[in-house]
Amino acid sequence: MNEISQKIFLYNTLTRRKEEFIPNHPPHVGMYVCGPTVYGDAHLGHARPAVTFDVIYRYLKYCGYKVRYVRNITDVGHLENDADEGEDKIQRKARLEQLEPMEIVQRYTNSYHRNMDQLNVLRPDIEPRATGHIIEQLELVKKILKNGFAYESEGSVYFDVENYNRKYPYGILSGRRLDELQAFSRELEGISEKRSPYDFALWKKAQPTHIMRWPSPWSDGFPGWHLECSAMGARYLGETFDIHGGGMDLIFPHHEAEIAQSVAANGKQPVRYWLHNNMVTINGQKMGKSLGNFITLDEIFSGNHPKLEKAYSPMNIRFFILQAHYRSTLDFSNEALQAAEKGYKRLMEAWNTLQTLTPTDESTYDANHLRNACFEAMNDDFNTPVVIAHLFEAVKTINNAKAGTEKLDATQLQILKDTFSTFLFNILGLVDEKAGDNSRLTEELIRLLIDIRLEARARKDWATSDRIRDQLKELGIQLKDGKDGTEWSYL
RNA sequence: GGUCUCGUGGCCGAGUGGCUAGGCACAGGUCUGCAAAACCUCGUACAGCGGUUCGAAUCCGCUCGAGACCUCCA
Repeated sequence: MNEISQKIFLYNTLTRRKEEFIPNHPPHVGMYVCGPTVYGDAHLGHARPAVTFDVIYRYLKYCGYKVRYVRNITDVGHLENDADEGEDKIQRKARLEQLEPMEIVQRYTNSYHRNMDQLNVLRPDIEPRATGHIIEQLELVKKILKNGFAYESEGSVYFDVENYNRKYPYGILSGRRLDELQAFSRELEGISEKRSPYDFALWKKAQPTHIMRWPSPWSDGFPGWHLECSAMGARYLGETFDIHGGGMDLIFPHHEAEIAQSVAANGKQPVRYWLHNNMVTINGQKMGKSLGNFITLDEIFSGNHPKLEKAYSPMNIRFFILQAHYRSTLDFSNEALQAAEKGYKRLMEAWNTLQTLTPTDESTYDANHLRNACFEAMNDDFNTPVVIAHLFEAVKTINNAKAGTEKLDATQLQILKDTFSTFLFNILGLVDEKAGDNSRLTEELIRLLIDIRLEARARKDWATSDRIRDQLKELGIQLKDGKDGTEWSYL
C-alpha cells in the first residue's frame, strides 16, 4: 500500500477555513459530487465542477489515497419551482420533443458523458441515478418521519425545518439563520401544504398528468430533489464521508437541505469537508440556465454560437478552467479563451521540445525545486493556476536548454520530464491534442516534402519552396524554418 | 431587506504584512530569400479615502462599483 505522500490543505465551506485534509479512514477517501440534471446539453457551467473535481480526484489518487468517487445523475424530473403547481423539467422537455422522459434522460446522459470524455474528465467510480434509488430514498423519508422531523400533508411529505432548527442549527453551511430567512420570505402564495415556507419536499404527490411516479406509503409520487444525494451518498460512502463537492449555487438550499436530512435521519453530520467551485460568468454575470446566457460545450467545440469568434478545443477549455483557481469566478470571453489557447500550445510545444533535449555533463538548473513548488501549490487548496505558472517558468528553461543557454544533465532532465508529465498529464489531466494523429507515415511524408523543399531552396527555387510551404499550410501543417533546419507542427 | 464574495497593469488571472506569480496582447531583438512560426528581452499594477504598522495589494473603517445566494440552477 502506498504511503500518503502529501499533506493537503483544502478550504472547507462548512468552517470557512483552510483545513488539513485528514480522511475518516485513510487511505480510503469517499468523495461525492453533485452531477447534472439531465434535461439539456451540458454547458460551460457544467464543465467547471467536472474539471475541478476531476483534478482533485486525480490528485488524491496520485498522493496514494484510495478514492471512491461518486457523482450522481439526476434523472427524476423536479418541479420548475417549489410551488405546488408546475411541470417537471424532464417531462416538459419530453413533451416538447415528443419523447418518453427516460429517452430525454438517456439522450442527455449520453451527451454529458461524451462532453466529459472530450474534456478528459475521468468517469467517477460510481455514477448512481436518482431513479435507481427510489427505495433508499423512501427509507430515508421514513426515518426522518419517524424521528419527528417531517410531516405528511396531502400525500406529500415535507421536512419540518422549524422543528429541526429547535434541535439542530439549520443553515450552518450557508451561514443563514432561520429567523433571518423567514423575515424576508419572497413566498406570497396563499394556500400551501407546507407549514412554513422554508420547509422542503421529501416526497411529492404526483399530479395526474405527471409521468415519472412511484408508489409510496403516502401517494404515487416522486422524491424531493435534495433527497437523492443524501440517500445515495450514504448508500455508497456511509453516513459520514469525507468530501462533498458541487457548485457554489448549490450551497443553499440544496446542500443545506442535505445536511438537515442526514442529520435528521442519522443524528450526525454527513460530510467532513464541503468543497464548492465558483461560477463561470459571462460579461460578469453568472452563466446559467435560468438566465439563458449559457453556451453549450458542443457549441464551444464547434464554434457554432453567435458569441463565439471561433471554435475552442476541449483542452483549450480545460486549460482555461484550470488557469483560474476553482473558488474564483471565471469570466468567459473570446479574448481570454484565445489567450488560454496560446498558452496551452506553448506548454505542449515545450513538452515536445523536452523530449528532444540531450543531457549535458553539468547542470545549471534544479528541477527538484520546480517539482516541490508544484506540489506545494496543489497542497494549498488545489491551486492549479500556480502549478501552471511554475510550469511556464520551466518552459523558459526548456527553451533555453534547447538554445544552449541553460544546461541540464541526465538527472535533471529526467526529473524535469517526470515533473512535467506528472503534473501536466496525470494531475491536471491535459492531453496533447495534436499528438494522437502523428502517425509514422505522416511523419515521413512530411519529412520527405521538407527535404524536397530544402533542395529547392538550395537552388533558390522559391516558387517550389513556397508552394510546398503554402499547400501544407492549407492542409493544417505549419513549417517552421529555424536555425537547425525545418520543423513542423499541426496548426 | 438579509447573508456573503469580489474590485490587481490593455485583457485573463495568482498572491493574506516586507522577497515586485504566470499567460495573452503590445514593443524591441534573434532567426530568415521573403514570410510565418518559434525563441529571448521587456511592464513595480493592486477601485477611492482614511487608519493601524518601521513597512499594506495584503489588516481595520468608510465610500463607490460589480456579483452570488435567499426559487430551479454547476
